[in-house]
Amino acid sequence: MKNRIKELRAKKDLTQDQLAEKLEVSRQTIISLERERYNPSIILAFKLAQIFNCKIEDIFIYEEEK
Amino acid sequence: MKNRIKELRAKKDLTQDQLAEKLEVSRQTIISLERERYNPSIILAFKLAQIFNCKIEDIFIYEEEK
DNA sequence: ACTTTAAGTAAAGCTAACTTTACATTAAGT
DNA sequence: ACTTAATGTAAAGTTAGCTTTACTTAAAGT
Repeated sequence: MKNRIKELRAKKDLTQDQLAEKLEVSRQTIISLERERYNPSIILAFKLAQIFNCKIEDIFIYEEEK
Repeated sequence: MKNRIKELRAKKDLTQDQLAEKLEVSRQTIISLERERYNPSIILAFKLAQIFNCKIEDIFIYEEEK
């Protein structure tokens, strides 16, 4: 699943480390998400939407890929 | 995390079994989700939103609970 | 009474999400 | 040249989402 995390994070001028702290996850998790190595839990998705002040659908692009 | 799956499923007049098939998951998964025993993956959340024709935020209520 | 359908529990197993640690690379500052 | 900050890789470990199988319960139909 594609996502705009890197882009949105840059817009907020946050480092991966800072974003990780806000989300209460490890930096590795941010890296892996941005690199689209795996999909987030729905809880992480909600937290991201909260931080970026938008909808989950604005961050993640679901394309039926499974 | 709270959700309205049972309610929305009833509105669509689907059994747990039928919903499970549409989502390509097991019936156990539907039961566990409706009973709020665990949170879905973001992919399942997207699929549910697709089937119920609404936003993820209309199905799941995020309350900061962790 | 018997059968069927829908919803439920329980428990063992698999896999993907997430953590932790350690090390590498590149760019910028001094 | 050296240091620091930010991003990245790799690999081993834990946990939570999901599967599978087997059995239970309650309601509805015949």
